[in-house]
Amino acid sequence: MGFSHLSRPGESFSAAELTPSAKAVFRSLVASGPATRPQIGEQLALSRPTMSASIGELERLGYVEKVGESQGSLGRKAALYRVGAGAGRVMAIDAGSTHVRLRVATLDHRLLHSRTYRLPASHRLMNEEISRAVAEEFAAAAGEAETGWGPLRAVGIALPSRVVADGAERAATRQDELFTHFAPPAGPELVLENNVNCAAVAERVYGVAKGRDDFAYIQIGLKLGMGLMLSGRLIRGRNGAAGEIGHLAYPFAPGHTPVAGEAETYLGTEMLMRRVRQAWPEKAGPPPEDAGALFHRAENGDAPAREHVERHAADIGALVASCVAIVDPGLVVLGGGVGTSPLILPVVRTVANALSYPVDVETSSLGPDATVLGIEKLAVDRALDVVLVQTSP
Amino acid sequence: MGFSHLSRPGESFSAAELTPSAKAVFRSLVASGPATRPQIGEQLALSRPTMSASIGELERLGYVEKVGESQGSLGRKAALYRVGAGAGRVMAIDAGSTHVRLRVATLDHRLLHSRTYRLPASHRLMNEEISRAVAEEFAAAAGEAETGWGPLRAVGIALPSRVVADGAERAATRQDELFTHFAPPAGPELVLENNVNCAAVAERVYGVAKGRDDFAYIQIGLKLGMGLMLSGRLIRGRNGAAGEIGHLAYPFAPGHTPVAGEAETYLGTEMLMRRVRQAWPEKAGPPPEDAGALFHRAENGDAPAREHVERHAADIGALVASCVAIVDPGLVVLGGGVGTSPLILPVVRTVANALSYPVDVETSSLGPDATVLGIEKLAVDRALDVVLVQTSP
DNA sequence: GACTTATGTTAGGCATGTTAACAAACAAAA
DNA sequence: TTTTGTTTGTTAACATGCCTAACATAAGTC
Repeated sequence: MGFSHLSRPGESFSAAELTPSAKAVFRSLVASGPATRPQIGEQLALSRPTMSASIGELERLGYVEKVGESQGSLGRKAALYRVGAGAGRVMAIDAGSTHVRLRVATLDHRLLHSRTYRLPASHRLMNEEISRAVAEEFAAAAGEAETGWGPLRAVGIALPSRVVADGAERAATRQDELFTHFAPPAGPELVLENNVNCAAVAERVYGVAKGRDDFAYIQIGLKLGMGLMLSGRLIRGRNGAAGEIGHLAYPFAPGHTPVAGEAETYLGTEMLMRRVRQAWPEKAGPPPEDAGALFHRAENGDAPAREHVERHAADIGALVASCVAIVDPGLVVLGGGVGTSPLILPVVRTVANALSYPVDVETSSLGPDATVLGIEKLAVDRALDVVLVQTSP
Repeated sequence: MGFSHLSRPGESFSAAELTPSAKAVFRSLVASGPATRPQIGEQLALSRPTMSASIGELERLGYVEKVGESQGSLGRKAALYRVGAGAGRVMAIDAGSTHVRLRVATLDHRLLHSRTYRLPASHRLMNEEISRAVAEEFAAAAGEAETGWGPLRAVGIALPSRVVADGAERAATRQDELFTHFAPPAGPELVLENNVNCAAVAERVYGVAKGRDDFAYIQIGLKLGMGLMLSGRLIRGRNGAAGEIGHLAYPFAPGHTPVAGEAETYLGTEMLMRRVRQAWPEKAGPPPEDAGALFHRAENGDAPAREHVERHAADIGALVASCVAIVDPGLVVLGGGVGTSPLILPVVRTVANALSYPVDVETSSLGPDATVLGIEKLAVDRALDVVLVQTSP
């Protein structure tokens, strides 16, 4: 196809326009890691001359570099390529309520630098303290890792709040509290995303949902949240409120009037523990002091603890059933402090399947880095959009 | 781009391969109706020579035909083109539980033929009776309208049951009951879709949701159903169960155990009227005999009727809030016998917005033809996929 | 050292578009 | 009626991005 109308002579862009094949090759290297030309050519159905030209273009820009050779059982060695320093790097920040985690990485997710900062006190909501910590970590990281790894293409920040698209109503969002002490850098793209959505992304790239295009990641702990992935895309919603399952109608039953946010209140650990303490039998000694202790006791066979945990698991099963009734994702991944308890899984699985339609239910196995890794992936995606100036839809 | 590798010489397809531009031109004519070359060229950013070539290709195949000329205020007249007879036609059937509605139309939605058959008795579920009616209507329609309108490209059928993708588990689906008496034709593509999803599609093409990429169509009547459109695509789910809001966890409240399908049971008109009859005050005379009567009385100011309607509307508002909490569609269209009552709208609007996040709530204004029109659109989409053998993703 | 096999490059060609220039058809002005 | 300017459509030349075919290079095997 003639693309002459897209990059007319004299209208030259800052980044030289790449051929579609070159873009595809670069994407492949970003997504699948180092590879030889024949491998990429096969994967993308490109001929050897085209591979030659594409690699040439990319190498000249520093977007790609040769890192070795690969010898098959027979024949000439193939050159091995990977994403080069000229492609630049991204910074990912998980601005959590207890920690700030930061990673600087290449577009193909090679870690260049990482820091973790534990916030002095536990803050339940994003606030100035977090903003200050982000600013500090950003400044510190910007100082290091300047060892010729190319331009910083994007900075992604995961926030414990709703995040709304640029044009939309953001007054009620709290997302702007991030910028009370942190001034976003001028050059790179800024990518904001809700932290639960980030965890869902990580689950798809590294976790149980690897390769799945449709699933829901449900986080259950102090609060409730869901990250929804349909057809491989995050569902955000007009108010960034998709997945705000804490706002499911609750209590929803004959004779009851639902209260806004009551699902989150009732199913969050705080109210759970309050119920546990109230109903704790005298003869069983002092009740567990927090959710961790409750689940620990239940896992060790303590009867009253186990009973509470199973009732709670059934409630979560109902929650999952409601999600299935609406989007039928086929897979639900449970995360968060409560969600990852092994006791919960079987109950949730049977209750959800009994109430609605067939769903796989699995427990997240990613550690506390899930959120940073997720926002890192989103930052890389955005960086790619910038580097490979999108032409075709 | 060189597509030579896609249509090698000697590998000729039944349908001659069209250039990408020609396909785009055809799509434009299908979507936007008759137009002149300059108009299409401007819309698609194609040069005049390319338009010339594309129209040439399409005219030679009969996919497009000249239907007149258009004179601007100055200069030469432009030829006016529209979709031609060679492009073929589609048949759309709404296999409803009380009616079978059938339309035969061109790809640009010009009606060629239409029939309506009222089923003898009201069948609450799809069954053999419907299958027989579909078979008869199909045969009758196949006899007529053979006046040279080209091949029948696709037959779309809207079903009052879950519909599942080809590979998936379909045992529990009832969708196969359609084929007890109706043998699908050999040539054309068969498109099956749930009838509520079809109504949602119609809402987007002709109704309140015109031009909206994200919205939910919620049907409230004897039963409950939702058609979910996100990013302009229908969400079906792994079991075809997306939108089965009758299976939301219900009753969902402290001390209650949810029952499968209870939301549908409780919020359907049958249980509603049972509650109305039970609570009807002696002094108010005999209770309304059906939902229609109840809403009619309420609209005329009858106090007990109004009270019941408003309580029901509040329940539906809670239902809508749950949908918003999960997908945050930004717009909810209410349909179905109960859903289109004008008394319901304001209550649903305020309750839903109070419980979750900002949503527009509107009432459907499409008549009983909505479902056929929706499945017709889906059949046309499929027909296009066939006619323009998809090459690029 | 000749043969086989895989990798990479060069040459030529084709498909799909573009601009530039011209021809044709029309309305309005002279 | 002729001229003029505008819009539509066609023809010619050329640009791009890919392909296949053929050749060159580098490895292991007999």
